[in-house]
Amino acid sequence: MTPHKNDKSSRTTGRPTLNEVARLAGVSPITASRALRGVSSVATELVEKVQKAAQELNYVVNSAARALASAQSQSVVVLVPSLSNLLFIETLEAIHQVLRPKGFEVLIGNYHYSRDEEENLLRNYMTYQPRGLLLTGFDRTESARRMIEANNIPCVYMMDLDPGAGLNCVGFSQLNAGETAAQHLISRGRKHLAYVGAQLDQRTLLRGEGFRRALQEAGLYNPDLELLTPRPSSVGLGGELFLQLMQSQPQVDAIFFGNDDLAQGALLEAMRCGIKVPEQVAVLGFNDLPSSEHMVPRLSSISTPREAIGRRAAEQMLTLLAGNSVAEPVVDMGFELRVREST
Amino acid sequence: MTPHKNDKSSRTTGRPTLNEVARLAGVSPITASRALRGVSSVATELVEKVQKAAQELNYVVNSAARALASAQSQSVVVLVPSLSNLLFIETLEAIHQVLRPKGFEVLIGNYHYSRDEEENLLRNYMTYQPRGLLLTGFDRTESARRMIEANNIPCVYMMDLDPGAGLNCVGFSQLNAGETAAQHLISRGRKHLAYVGAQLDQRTLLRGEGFRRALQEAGLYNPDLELLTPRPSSVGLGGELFLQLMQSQPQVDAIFFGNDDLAQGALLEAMRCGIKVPEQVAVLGFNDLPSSEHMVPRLSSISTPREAIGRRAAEQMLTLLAGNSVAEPVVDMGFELRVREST
DNA sequence: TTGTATGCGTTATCAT
DNA sequence: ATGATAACGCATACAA
Repeated sequence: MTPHKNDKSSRTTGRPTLNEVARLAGVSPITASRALRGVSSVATELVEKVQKAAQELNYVVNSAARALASAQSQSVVVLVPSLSNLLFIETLEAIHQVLRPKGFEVLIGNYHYSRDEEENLLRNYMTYQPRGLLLTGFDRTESARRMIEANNIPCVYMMDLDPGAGLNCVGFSQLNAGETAAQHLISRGRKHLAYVGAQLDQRTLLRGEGFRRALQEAGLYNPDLELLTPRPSSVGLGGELFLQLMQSQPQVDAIFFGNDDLAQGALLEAMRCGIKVPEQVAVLGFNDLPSSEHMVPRLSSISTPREAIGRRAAEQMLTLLAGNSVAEPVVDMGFELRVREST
Repeated sequence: MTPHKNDKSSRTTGRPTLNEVARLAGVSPITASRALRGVSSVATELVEKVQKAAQELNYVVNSAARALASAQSQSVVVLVPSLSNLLFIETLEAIHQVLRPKGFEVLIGNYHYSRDEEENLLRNYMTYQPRGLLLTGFDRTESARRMIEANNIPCVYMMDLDPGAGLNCVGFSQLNAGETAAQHLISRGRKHLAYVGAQLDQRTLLRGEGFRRALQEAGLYNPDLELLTPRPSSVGLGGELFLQLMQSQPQVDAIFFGNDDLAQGALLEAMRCGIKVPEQVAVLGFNDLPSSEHMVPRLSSISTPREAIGRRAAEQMLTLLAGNSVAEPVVDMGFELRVREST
């Protein structure tokens, strides 16, 4: 009828807007908006009309417009140091399962164990005005720390426990885990215990620290039996490091690996070399990846509740987003020693 | 000076806006906008002023406002069937590495091998007006298909090759891969060849199909030697299926597994049972995961170029986003048989 | 090279 | 219960 009213500049996407839905339904745009959002005060009759119109036009909201108008996004940013580690995938999945049903969008960032990359991701994701932040550990740049504070955005820290206080965190004591590893190996009568770690993120270091402390207490600590490398953790690397260690320190009779993939590599390499596990050397892993219990021999490991951590952290986020403060800001999810055949 | 001009309704986030940056820099908002975006026609002197002002105020753009005003987001949606499979992680990483430097945001969706979930993700992500879509394979709901078409949004399909034509796709022939597997095993003199697959997505099925065809041509096909299950692929499952197959069909002398984790599980279980690989039974995997070459015996596998696929698909997306059509719409990245010790 | 006017699609506010 | 008006923060179009 009035084609000139439909003049759209070339910038528009051509997708139907709320206005068009409203017109088709014979209501005002705001009523259409309310109807579609399920806001209470709309006559059921109108709701139906609007829904029909929306369906007919194949209408989908424009998130950008919605976010701008409401000054609120529905996104929660999750930053993890790696995706090649199944560990964090499980955590991410759990977070999704909690947040998605509540209407939140999960934005995933992988910073490859780089503090600078994490800072960049953070800066970038801030432009989306996320509602909340789920971060891994406490080791980050000063800038990153300031950004988080300055934006005053709800934040939950995962995987480790806050040594200070006041931060919402869900995890377990990496230090204790290292101690537990040492105690187990010592209880097996081992005397020459080694720690092998890769990646060298703060949590790996912390586990090594706990391990060392326990050895020192037992009078068994030997600095030559610590093998650390910044290279990314992998099965292949585990085999390499195992060989290197056994050749340079043949007296070693127990090894705690900072990650299961390293331990798995060691098991395979041991088999190739004819080194008996656990007779000659006990092998203990960390994280208890799904495949570990199927190794030959079955790998003893410290099982970490990464799925539960994700779930719980997401739930904390939910209460923070609801404007409440969490009752228990630091929650220790613990870990579990799984003794199998390799120790 | 004029505090009433700063009256903000309670909806605002309180974050500095382009207006405030412009005021501080003593220029108009649009000049500030241009300066920050690096648009050519701004005096370098002003650019500096604006940047200083922005830094001082800790300004970050509001992505929602930008997207709304420009009627364009900078996001590209990538949908994968799984994250627990290292395979897709590597593809995602490659995509990131191509797209991020060009200023694109990568939105990751995991649909857990569920067509319905993929459709939901698609519907949801459409509200973000993404610039492009990177999808996995061709097997999706009719609704999903229509959404993609209706929105007329650049789309690149990964992992498989379009049996029809006209779609931009980067992958390799899953069918050929299955055939190659069979031919290799046959060339080793094996007579009783089995196919074991899990997950049963279209590509797994396609590989089985290719395998079967090759066996039929060689007159070696035996339907009892196909073991398929919809359960998710894992090392543990591989061991189970291996045992089951060897017990019910002891004559089997070669097995092609649809996934390396299954094959790895088989290798471990074989060792436990004292079944000699490859003497009694040859084991061939698929995908060549990083750990496969470290197995005992080292796993023969078909190596798939998932990283290259991601990179290439992202590059195609880039040219599509630039408004050009790609010279080579269907690109076959091939695959490579890696013969090691297990066959 | 810079600025003015205007609009993006939606929702908050306040009336009715 | 519904609607008119304005605003969210930024970028496009066009003018100067």
